[in-house]
Amino acid sequence: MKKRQSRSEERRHEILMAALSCFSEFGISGSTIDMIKERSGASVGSLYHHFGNKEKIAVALYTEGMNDHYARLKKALEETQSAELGVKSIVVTFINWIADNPEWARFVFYSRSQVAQIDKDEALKQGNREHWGMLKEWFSPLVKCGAVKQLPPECYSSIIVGPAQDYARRWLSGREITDIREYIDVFSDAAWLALKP
Amino acid sequence: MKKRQSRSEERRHEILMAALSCFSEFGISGSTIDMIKERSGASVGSLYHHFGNKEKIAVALYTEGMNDHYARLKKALEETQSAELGVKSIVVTFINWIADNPEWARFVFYSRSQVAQIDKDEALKQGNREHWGMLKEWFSPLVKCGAVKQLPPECYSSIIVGPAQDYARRWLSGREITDIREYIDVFSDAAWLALKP
Amino acid sequence: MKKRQSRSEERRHEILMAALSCFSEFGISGSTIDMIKERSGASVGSLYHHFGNKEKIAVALYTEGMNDHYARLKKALEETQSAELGVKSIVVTFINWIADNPEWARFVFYSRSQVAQIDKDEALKQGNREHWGMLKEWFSPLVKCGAVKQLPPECYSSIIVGPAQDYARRWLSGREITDIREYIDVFSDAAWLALKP
Amino acid sequence: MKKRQSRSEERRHEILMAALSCFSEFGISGSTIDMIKERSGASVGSLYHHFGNKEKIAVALYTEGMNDHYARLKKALEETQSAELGVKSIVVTFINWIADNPEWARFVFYSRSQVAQIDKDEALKQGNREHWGMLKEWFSPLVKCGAVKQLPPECYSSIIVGPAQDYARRWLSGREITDIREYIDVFSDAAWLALKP
DNA sequence: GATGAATGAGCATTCATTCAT
DNA sequence: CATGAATGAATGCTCATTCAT
Repeated sequence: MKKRQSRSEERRHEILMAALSCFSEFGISGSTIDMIKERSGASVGSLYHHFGNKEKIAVALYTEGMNDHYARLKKALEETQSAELGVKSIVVTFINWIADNPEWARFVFYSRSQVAQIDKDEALKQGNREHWGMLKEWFSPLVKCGAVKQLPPECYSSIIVGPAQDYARRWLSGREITDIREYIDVFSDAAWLALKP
Repeated sequence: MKKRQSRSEERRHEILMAALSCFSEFGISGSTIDMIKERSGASVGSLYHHFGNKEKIAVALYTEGMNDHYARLKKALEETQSAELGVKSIVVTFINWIADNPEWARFVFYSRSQVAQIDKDEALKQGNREHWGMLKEWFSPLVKCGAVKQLPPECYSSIIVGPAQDYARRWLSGREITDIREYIDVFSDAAWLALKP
Repeated sequence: MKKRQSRSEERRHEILMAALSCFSEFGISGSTIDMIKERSGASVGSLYHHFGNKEKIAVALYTEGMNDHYARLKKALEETQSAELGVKSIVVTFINWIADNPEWARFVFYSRSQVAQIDKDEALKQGNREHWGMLKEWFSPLVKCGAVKQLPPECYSSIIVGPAQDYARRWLSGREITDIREYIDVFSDAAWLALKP
Repeated sequence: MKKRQSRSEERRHEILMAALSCFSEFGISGSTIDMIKERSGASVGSLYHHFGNKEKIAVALYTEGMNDHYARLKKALEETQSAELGVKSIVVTFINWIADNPEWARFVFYSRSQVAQIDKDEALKQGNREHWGMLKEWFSPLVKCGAVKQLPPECYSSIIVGPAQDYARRWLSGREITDIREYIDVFSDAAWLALKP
């Protein structure tokens, strides 16, 4: 019984990984079903049986990737009280996730807009909302009590992860060679300097 | 005499603008020659007569867009001496360019990697090198004399424009509605706070 | 079981025959995929599924046609001992093949150079080599023992089939109306007269 | 006055030679106006001014090439009386013309059918008729008086030039390397052996 | 005569998706 | 569940030809 299930699960996972590798390398529209078929070893029919169409593979991939990141972040923040450590923790978690999942990160960075267009008001936004809700919940008390500089709410995330994200994009595309992890302190310091009261 | 020239130039420009509007809206691979044809009023043959193929239109567009931004930045920095004003000036110029040329900015943000892949070691890198050379020339004396915090060189640009870029991406994609110009101070202050000694 | 196979084989064959008819009538570059599609009843996608591209259809066709001719010739020569009968047999086989497969012959005559250019050092040359090897094996003993006039080796085939081929080209293109089979004796006699010691 | 004329004539000739080089290398339909433009140094408009369209360039080229060959042959036959020398002379002239004008020969061999299709009942056939008429006039008395073997009239030319033509095709396409002139005797002897009474 | 920008029908090819086996 | 042949709309691009300057 378990075997049957796992066979199917295996297939699904193989396809997902193959798709990630393609999407990360060529983007969604630059990847063809045939390429995913080739890299996964599954048949065309199997791809469609499991996911319905190419876009849905992308959405599944995106969701899974973001959920992982969200989960890491949630865990990190739950263990943190001080504003400084919290802000830095966001940067650190962000950078570590990227370094641990470069293909996923490349996919998320470069294909976000397409996935968003596909998903139009569905699961994606849901996850997103939860994520931002969680962040807000963590942040607003600190802002109120003056532990973090008061700024327009929609600017915080940009200031915190913007620098690391900019470097990550360059690094993931090969334009920078130094591993982003070497700059964890640089970018988390920068974030905190910009936000400390 | 001028007329002959300008007829041809006009066409070229019409095509370029039509392509920009398409690329900005649908990305390079999402835009079809037919769409550009329709929006420009030129014939297919004319498109190919002037640019050779779709990719070359993208490269021409990218180059022109970046050159404009580079030129603005150069001018801004030439008029600035103090480190603080200089750093803030970079952010301000960046934000103003984006707000003045949202289509161009969207295109540059979302299609950079594709254009880079097309252009492989050509004109693009050339312009890029000049740009970074100019920035370095402006920056290094300030770092040396302690007017700006000492950091790994490849991190400066990320720290300076990263936050604004992150917000710009969201704004340009419609996920944020507040005009980025309203946050010019927020982002330029953040940049300076992170870099001041 | 057989049905599945044959469905696919059938399609392949239909396409091949349709392509032959087109290529023979308009040449390779003069035939469009659409024409082949129309004549074969297959869809565009099916054409590409089975052959990859137009050129490969041509190569497949050429190979098949030549193999048939080679096979006939081999069989004919195996049944022959005398030099005279052998030489004449080559001409006879050549003419009969042409008359039995006029479309194939027209295609082979008129598109050989293009197919050769496509196939560049592949399967084609292989078949060719085998063919000439077989002919040589059959011929050289006869030359050595004086049963056939001694000539530069690369001239034999021209002398044997040249006349028939020249007539065949005219006949196949409609410039001659008398069926080439009526001249079987004329051309096989001519070949032998030119080669007998 | 002469200069003006010759400028124009020069252009015409440059175009013709460029077209010959293209047609000989890629065939008529494989050659584009742009290629001819490039090789000739003329502008597109100039090409059309002088020839009207691509096909007419081909016809002009074909006619000129054949006329040269016809003229040579006529001259050669006029100087010959004996049947044997005449037959051999045809082969010799044929081979020499090919060796002297390989591009022209390649063009004539490979593009004859296309040119014929273009020219439909025009100049081409006219020249052809004259040519065959001349040959007939020279030949029929010899056949009648028994100096040449009696054969179906439409077979003579095939028997005479067929072998040389077959070798020439292979040589011109690079499949044979030995210069065809080295086999002048082989092929003219073969022709005579096949035709002597 | 010369030039080259403009035109648009035509073409090969790709690719997501369906569906019978 | 798996397979892969079949489908056909969509797309980038070519190229002969025209014509205003």
